[in-house]
This record gives sequence, structure tokens and C-alpha cells, in this order.
Amino acid sequence: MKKPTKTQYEARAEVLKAMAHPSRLLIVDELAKGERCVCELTEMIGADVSTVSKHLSLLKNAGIVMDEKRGTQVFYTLRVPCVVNFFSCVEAVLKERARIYLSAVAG
Amino acid sequence: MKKPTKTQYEARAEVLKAMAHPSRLLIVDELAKGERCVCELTEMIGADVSTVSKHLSLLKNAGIVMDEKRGTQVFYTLRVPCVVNFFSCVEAVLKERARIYLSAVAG
DNA sequence: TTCATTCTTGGCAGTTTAGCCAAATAGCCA
DNA sequence: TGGCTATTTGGCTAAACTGCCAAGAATGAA
Repeated sequence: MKKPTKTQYEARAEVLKAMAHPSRLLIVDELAKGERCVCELTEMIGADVSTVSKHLSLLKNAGIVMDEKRGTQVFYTLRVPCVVNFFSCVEAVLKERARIYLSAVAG
Repeated sequence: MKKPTKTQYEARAEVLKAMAHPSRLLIVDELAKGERCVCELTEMIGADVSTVSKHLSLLKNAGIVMDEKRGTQVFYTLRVPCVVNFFSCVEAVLKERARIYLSAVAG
């Protein structure tokens, strides 16, 4: 990887943006355990089905998940499981942020 | 890590959202090589200084970078270097996406 | 066919984000 | 102090995002 172009950064940003939403992170986290239908995810998230469906289609367009229709249900799975690894680093950032906050309070 | 709460997913999303922008990805990529002042980053990005400054302050609030003022210049560094590791997985997603696209074209 | 279920799509209102310019702030030097 | 450079902040507009409801499409059962 030499020097990514502007377009490459845009493509990368698109992938990250697809994950940068609480409900979509919950979806990814849940799919890491195995396939789930839209109805199951909808119940977990507690939003309108149409909202969840749009989140899923966004993740699908980003290339992160894939879907498979079986009967009236649609099951989603992670297409690129490595995205789950983001969490540990994100947690590290959050810990760091807590540290900053505490040291600011302590003066 | 048992079962992240809604608030935890929101915090995580905030971190990812901070990275989900082409210019901010470029910044992270560049800071991975070492500290840079605002002026250097501004030249690389090719946007108004004020715009770059806002991107940096966003990354800083997210806990991803930190700044140090020396003279009239402000130098930024990665506070949590592991974010650089996101790229390889993001690239995997992009490759997968290209594969989907090609198979769609091929029929 | 008709009905019920599951999911997707269209459309709308409210909120957030991006990027520019202008103005304010901070540090350095004469 | 005054001027110069580097950076941040405020304000504005345009664009993008979110979530709901309503409507449409697909499947299976009666």
C-alpha cells in the first residue's frame, strides 16, 4: 500500500461510516454470534422494522453483511467478520477518553 | 465484556464516526508516521485551515489524537495508535465489495 | 384466491454534518 | 506596542442522516 488516493479514502470512510451508528454496531455484534433474521434484530434494537431494514441495507451496500431469504424471512450474516476486531481498539479509545476526563476533573 | 448497553454502543459509534471521513482518515494515516502540525496536514488535505482544525478537534474530542502547542504551531499525534489497524479490515471489506460488483456484472 | 406475515421502499420532518469566510486568540519578534 | 504567523471559533448554507408512517412486494397457508 503506497499512498492511498482521495477516492480510496472516500471508499474507506464509507465503510467506517456504515458501522458508525449504535444500532448498526449492535447488529454487527449480534451477527458475530451467528445469522439472525430481521425480526430478531428488530426486537433487539427496539425500533420500527423499516428503520432496521434500512440499517441492514446500508450495511449490505457497504459490503459488511450479506442476506439470504428463506421463506418469508431474511437472514443476515457477517460477510467480513474482521470488523468485530474494531471493538477492542474502540474500547481502548474510550478508556483513554475516560482517563482524559478524569485527569481534567482532578485538575 | 458481557452485554454492551445502548449507551456503550453510542459511545463506540461516536469513536467510529470520528474516523468516518476521508480527510480524517488521511490525518490518521499521516499521524501514524509521526507528529504533524496543522499547517502540514492542511496542505496535504487541500482544504481551508479552519476546516482542518475542526476535523482535528473532532478527532481530539473522540480521544483518538492529542495536541501539543510549541510556539505558534500545534502538533498532533495519535493517542491510540491501534486505530491504524482498522485499515486492513476495511480494505478486506472493499475487496469483498469489488467481488460482489464483478459477480453482479458477470451475471 | 384471499389473508396474514415478513421485509423493503418511498416520502416526509427534524437533526446533524461539512466547508467556507470572517473574526478572535495566541505566540514571536522587532 | 505593532505586526506577522498559526490556529481556533462563530456563523451561515447546503447536503446528508435518522426514524417514523404508509404503501408495496414476496411468500406461505387456508
